Amino acid sequence: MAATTRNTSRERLEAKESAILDAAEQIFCKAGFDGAKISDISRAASVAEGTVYLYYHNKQDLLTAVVARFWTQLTLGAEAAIDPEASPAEQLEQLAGYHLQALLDQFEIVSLTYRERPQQEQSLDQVRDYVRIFDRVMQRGIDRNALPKGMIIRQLRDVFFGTLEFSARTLKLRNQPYDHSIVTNLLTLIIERSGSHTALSGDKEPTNRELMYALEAIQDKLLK
Amino acid sequence: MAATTRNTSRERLEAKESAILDAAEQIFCKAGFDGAKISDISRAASVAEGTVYLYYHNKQDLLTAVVARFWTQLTLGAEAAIDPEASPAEQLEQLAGYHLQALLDQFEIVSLTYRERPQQEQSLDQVRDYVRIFDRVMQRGIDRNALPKGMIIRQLRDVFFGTLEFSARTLKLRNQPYDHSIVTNLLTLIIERSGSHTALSGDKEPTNRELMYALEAIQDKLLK
DNA sequence: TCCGTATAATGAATCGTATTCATTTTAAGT
DNA sequence: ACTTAAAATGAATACGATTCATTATACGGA
Repeated sequence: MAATTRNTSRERLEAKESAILDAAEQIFCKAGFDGAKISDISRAASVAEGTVYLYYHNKQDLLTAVVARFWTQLTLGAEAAIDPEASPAEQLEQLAGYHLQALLDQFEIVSLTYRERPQQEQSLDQVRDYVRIFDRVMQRGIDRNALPKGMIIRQLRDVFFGTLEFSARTLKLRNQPYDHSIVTNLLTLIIERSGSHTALSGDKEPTNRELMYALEAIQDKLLK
Repeated sequence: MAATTRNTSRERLEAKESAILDAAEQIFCKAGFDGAKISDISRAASVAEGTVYLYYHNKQDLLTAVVARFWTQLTLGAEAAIDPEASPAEQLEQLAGYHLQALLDQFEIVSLTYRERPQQEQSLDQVRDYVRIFDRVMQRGIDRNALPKGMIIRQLRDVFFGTLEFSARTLKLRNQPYDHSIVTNLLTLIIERSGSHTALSGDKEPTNRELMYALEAIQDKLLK
């Protein structure tokens, strides 16, 4: 049966491709990009050196594939970690906790992400998909709680991921374990901010009117 | 005269070393680490290839030197950008603005910083010195305004630099220019959170922004 | 079951570039 | 001017990514 045959053949190819990817991930993480030799990777994957090039154009391509797969899996994990019933704040905390833990657990492969695509070129699609999870959670929060302008999400995204990544780097540097206070403190910053005020959204001095709004916000809170 | 002679000789060496560094910086930034050939760098510096190795152990070492010099200069520039008379909040804003601008202007060389020292090894001394500027400014703010615990500075440092770096990356990706609202919004997050601060203990009349901060601090307190 | 062919795999040969090192050049001290 | 140590040179070497001529595999048809 042609279909079955073709399918079996494809499966064999995919198994080999995935063996190469697994080997590459392992060696890249152990030795870094420059330290990883194609000969090491091919040996770990039980194929000849040349075979690697039947599946990936070159070493850089192989790294890209490893990194892409990582972020795809991370996206799945993050979606699983977020309780759809939870409040926006809780979801954000779940995402932050998951992300920080992942950064710590897989620090090497995250670092390799930056080796990928030397510079200005657009970032990996898989990374963009991952980041969209944050956007969705925030958007849901905004829809529910009428948070301020849309532009703010973009900026908060950088606060969120930038802080978590630098925090993870710091923890690694000091050989410290996961610290949940990082997550809660970050959440406090983001949520307090997005909640109360329109304020300070621009590069200008706050106007008297904005100050008035701030006072009214306090008034509102006190009345509750 | 032996002293003069020796001095002149050293000067010659230092001039050559700095020519090599300049050339390396230029080529690394243009071509990236992997794309930069020692032969390109030596040609740009008007020396033979072998000469580079009289000054730097290897290519990686050369990158380290380039990056180290960059952060040293950045530290000097940041210190110059901060007005010692200004309020802590203003100083923080000056530092953030300076940092964001530098990240945008010298994006490539900042990226190269991460090529340096593959992973867990301790980060560049020069980077640590740079980061201490933030610590000093914050500490001064705390001393003046009795901000909360000390541990918070460490975490805020990651918020500060992480956010700015990710924001810069985002701007670069979208080909957008410097955006001061990133700085002001970040400052709002950090200052509100770090605490009570009447902040008005400065030498000058409070600005509207400082009044805003004070109001929001009151708001935070009332909410607890 | 066996053959012919297309597909996949192999690993030795090639190529490019970082690094070394035997040789040459420079310049300080006499 | 001469000697000698310090600097500089660039051709030779080493190493690892990539290629490619050759070999092995497996599928479809007889």
